[in-house]
Amino acid sequence: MDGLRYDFLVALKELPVIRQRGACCELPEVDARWADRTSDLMKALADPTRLTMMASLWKAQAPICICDFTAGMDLSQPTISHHMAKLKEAGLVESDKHGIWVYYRLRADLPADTRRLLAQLIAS
Amino acid sequence: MDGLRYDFLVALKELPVIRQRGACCELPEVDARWADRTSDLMKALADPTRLTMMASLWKAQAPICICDFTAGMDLSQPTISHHMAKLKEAGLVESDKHGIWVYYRLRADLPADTRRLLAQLIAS
DNA sequence: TCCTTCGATTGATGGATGTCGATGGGTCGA
DNA sequence: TCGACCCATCGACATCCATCAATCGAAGGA
Repeated sequence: MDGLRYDFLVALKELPVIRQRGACCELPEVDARWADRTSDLMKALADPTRLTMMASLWKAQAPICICDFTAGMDLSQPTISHHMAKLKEAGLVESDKHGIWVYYRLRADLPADTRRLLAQLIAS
Repeated sequence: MDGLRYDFLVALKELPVIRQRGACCELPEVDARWADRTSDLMKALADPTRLTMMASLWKAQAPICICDFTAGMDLSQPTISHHMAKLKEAGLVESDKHGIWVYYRLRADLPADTRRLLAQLIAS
């Protein structure tokens, strides 16, 4: 769906011609569960730190030790841990412990649409 | 980028073999401005009400009077107005006043990648 | 067996956010 | 001109959230 096509379609649509006070029109149907689920995903990504983590994991195509995030980002260790926990809770990443280190990676069974969304987001 | 390909690539990557205490590895480069800009967009979409509004405008392919949102959603009029103002501030929608009514629509000059993102989001 | 390091958890705090009632400006019909 | 309605803004409030210091359990080296 490109800009031209959208503008063209909108231009064809008329505004409601006769609008009476207090009388309103119907809205397109939007599934409430879709909105809740999707907003949860957006919330998980609505932070620069978490976005950077996701982009790093995406680009690395490999597990990353969380100690590298702790060392490389300008935030305290609890804060880094907190953000990664949020990504995990959102179902975006999973972790493995190797000795005293914990490696995070994108979840292998990430839904296809979520994966497409991340590709879109990170490629731009 | 589908799931199989990703898993295949990850399986090929080794974990850092010799990991010394206190010594960490490099992270992939992630542009900080990208992270800030993108997280702002995610914040704008990180609410069920605003997502529903965006999906309605997307599906309608036409301007919608805000009175329809006020009538159709279970929230007070100031709250509806507040959410739409956030979408406007995020550069996602624009408005026109016709008499006493205000019509909102997706911004005509929405960036192509933002438009693709919305298509992805709303189609799923 | 200690001591150090890693990472998660807890508790506290300041700031952002969603919500609503009240108010005000703008528009139009009577 | 006045009243009714639409919508934005303001003020207030409760909740959520990002952040850090302190602490704790786990793992491994000395």
